[in-house]
Amino acid sequence: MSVSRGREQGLLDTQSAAVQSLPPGKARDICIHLQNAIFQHRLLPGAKLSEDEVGDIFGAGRTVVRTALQALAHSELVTIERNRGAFVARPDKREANEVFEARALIEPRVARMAAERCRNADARKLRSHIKLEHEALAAEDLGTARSLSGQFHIAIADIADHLVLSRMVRSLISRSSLIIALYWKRRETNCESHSHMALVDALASHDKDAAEEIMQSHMVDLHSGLDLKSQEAQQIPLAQALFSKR
Amino acid sequence: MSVSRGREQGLLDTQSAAVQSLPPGKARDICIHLQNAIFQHRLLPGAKLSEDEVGDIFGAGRTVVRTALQALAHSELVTIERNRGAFVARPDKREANEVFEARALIEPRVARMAAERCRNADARKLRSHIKLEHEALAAEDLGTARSLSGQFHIAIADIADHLVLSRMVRSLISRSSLIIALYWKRRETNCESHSHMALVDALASHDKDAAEEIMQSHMVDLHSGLDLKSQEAQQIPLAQALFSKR
DNA sequence: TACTCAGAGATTGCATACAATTTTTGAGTT
DNA sequence: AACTCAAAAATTGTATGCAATCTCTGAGTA
Repeated sequence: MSVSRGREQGLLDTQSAAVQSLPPGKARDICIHLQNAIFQHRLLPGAKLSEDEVGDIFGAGRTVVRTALQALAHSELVTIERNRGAFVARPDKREANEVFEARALIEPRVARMAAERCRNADARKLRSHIKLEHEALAAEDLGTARSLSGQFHIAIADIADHLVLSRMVRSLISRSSLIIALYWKRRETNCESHSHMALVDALASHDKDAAEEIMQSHMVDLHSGLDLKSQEAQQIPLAQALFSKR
Repeated sequence: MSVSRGREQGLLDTQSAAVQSLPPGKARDICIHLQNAIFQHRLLPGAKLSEDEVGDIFGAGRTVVRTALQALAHSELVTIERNRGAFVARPDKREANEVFEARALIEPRVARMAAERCRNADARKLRSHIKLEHEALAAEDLGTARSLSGQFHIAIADIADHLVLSRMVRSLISRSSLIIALYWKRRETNCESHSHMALVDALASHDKDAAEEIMQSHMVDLHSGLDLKSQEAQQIPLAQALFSKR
């Protein structure tokens, strides 16, 4: 069974992380699809990504699949074990903490830069982004909602217009998606969008200090939304949602 | 002609960047060799890395070489152009600025963390590292000296013991190496080691504020050591030093 | 029943062959 | 000499086959 090429689900095609260093082509497509599936928690941490299986699904040879998996491995969304294959990564608690520490360092600064550069059109896009997020939530499409919530942060990084930091943010957001799948504690996701709204207001009015400050506390909020006490990461049944064999 | 495996030139085998996501094996070896060559400016920005040529040198097939090149591409040390091949990356001036801006954001924080955790053995290692740097400089081995100067920063990140930030620092240092090859202005490299010494003192005495402060101004120094005024990056003759055909 | 271990099966590691694309060469034209 | 363009050479893109390694199965033993 093969999958059509082109953007999977319209939304915002905010390309994230691994994809960037890949030349356009099948490998890139596969990478994007897998990433989206991970973003939306259709592929959960620990899921096996067999070369043959992925190849069959996308109608590509193992060489191309391998390229895609290696790219994902490099952005730490996937773990490759020698002679055992590729798996969706399962960040441990230490990594979870570190990723959010790094975000707390980088994203407030990025928010400040975005506040400097934010144009009206940018603010408008962010607001419509939040609206999409609300709609997905209303439609009980948790996967899409979470994905959009992450992409909001990427959108801000894009406004900041700093390629290097933006890339780092993308990478951290991707990994956060895995961390949330494993360690998220609260059920109410919507509380987030309040800080998102406040953030857009600060950006739109070019209030750099406020933007930095709000992002900072938003990061603290997210970090504290994780359950990093429990001794072990919960073992997740590796449901394969979209990417089942046939 | 094939090259023996194992660590190339003893020194500190501070693995950097792309290598980390690669399982041990030939691909990893090739990656390390190429990285070292880039670090030491034996391979200069723009140099062509032909799959066949690299494969012959290391006695490996193109598949493995390809894996290594893709890993390097992902850490932005190498650029892969479709149907044209791999080249050592040539960061433009914007990227150069951004990399040093990112370093100025991240490394002072890392230095602070290192100051918290620094043990006597760590400080001792750093000092002997500086000594090696001096010796290389005395022996007029510019390549090794520059490489060591970068690895000093990586060593500090390792002391900070923060996997995520450490990885970012590695990546930024690698890219800095290319940037320095293209845009370095001053001839006197030794001025650096003064701040390095001061930094070790601050770390050894657990003076977090001082460590952060010194690193901050060190970053400013380095950034201002670049010539980012000139209209174009100087075109470098792609000398291939070690990796010549035969 | 529980355990051990060898053999079958499945999966990845790597090299290589062929196809697609780019680059180079050089004969012909102005 | 400079330019054009087509054919040859070189290089990468991709699939596939064989070897290496791991995993699973089940017969044999205690």
